[in-house]
Amino acid sequence: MATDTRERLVEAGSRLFQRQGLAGTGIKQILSEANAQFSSLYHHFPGGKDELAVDVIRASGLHYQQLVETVWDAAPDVVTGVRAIFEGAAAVLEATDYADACPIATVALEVASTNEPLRVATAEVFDAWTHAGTARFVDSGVGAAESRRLALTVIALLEGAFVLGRATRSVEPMASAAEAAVTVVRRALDLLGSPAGSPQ
Amino acid sequence: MATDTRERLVEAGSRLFQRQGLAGTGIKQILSEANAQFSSLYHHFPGGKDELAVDVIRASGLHYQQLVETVWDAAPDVVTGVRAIFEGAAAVLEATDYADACPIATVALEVASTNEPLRVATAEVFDAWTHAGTARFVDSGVGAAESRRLALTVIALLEGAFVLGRATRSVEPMASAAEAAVTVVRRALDLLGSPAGSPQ
DNA sequence: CGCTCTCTGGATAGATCGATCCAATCACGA
DNA sequence: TCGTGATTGGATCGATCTATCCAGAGAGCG
Repeated sequence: MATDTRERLVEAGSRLFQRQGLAGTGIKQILSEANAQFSSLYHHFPGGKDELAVDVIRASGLHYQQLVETVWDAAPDVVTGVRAIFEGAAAVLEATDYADACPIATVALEVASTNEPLRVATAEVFDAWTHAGTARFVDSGVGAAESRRLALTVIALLEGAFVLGRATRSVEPMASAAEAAVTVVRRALDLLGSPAGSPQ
Repeated sequence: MATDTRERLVEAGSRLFQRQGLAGTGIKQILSEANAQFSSLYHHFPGGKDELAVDVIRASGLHYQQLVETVWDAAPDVVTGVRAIFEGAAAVLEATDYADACPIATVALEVASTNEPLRVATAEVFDAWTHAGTARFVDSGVGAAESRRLALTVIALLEGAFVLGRATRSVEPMASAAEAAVTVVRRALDLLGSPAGSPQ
């Protein structure tokens, strides 16, 4: 056993923050789910709830990135990889009764205008995702600027579909977002062969 | 003066819920900003905070829809209209120091798995937006199913760009989302002339 | 005027919030 | 074996939360 208490706290916090948000989750509830005590939390996180939240944001953000990269790596090409990400997200949504979507989006919106340290933590996660996505498209031959646009677009589609999907309890938004993501990515790849302006 | 107290409560609630979320906003703060008393709130909304929240979600959702439709109507064509929506959203984001984005997204994520009546209220707003958007694309000659996909895609891009933009304090995600939305919409319109399969 | 219904002023209850305290317990090296 | 620092058990504090209560002010109508 030893000291996995800290891990259990971060784990419980991740689960609860993701589904109920930061303000909607009480410390007592976190302690209960983590089988821990007040003293343990304030020992590992002297800054209290906010310091725990920073760790939760970083940990769950990194964890989700690794999950997505694993899915992406398993695909034979970029377009298939992008599609697999959206399909995986839809599958998780349904499997968890529309509870598990983006691990940090709820908190990100909550703190964006009210808690600067936490806002920065969420921004760093989104930046990391953006850079990782950008690198993938660059590896496929897409230019740097366009790759970054693609990465932001894919992440935005994913986040937006999470919002709509959780609210309406439907994977239809995720399916539409997947189609759009595939269309945009495929178009960028197609344009590599014909660098001239797009035919319109 | 008479009884605009109810309106002031809904107005203050809209502002605060949008920026701080539901759980992050106390009733006292709403009363303070609305210059009202406990008795007034519980007179107009016997169900308390949740009943007020339902009204806030409906009112701000409808208000935002009307705002977007006004912008859309002012554009000469569909593609220009879609672009104008994203540009307007980016302008508001910057003008409000990245505080005012989607009026209900924060609450929607908070309540999606914790408060069924409020979740339904947010779902109805998103459904209304989806139907309105779908109708616009249908009016442009796009098929019903594809129009719905386009509407969901545009809304998802907007919502996702709101999340990324508020967190990173940047309008870059909104700009990328705008490009993607224009690309997808334009492609759907182009395909109207050539009903055969898309060239890939 | 007097009745009634709508609405508000303000105090307060009861619960929960985040946070702190100190003593007890644990692991581990000297 | 002793001691030292890391960790935990559990009570408790003050603040804040949502909600309720009742008396009183105001408008409309007979």
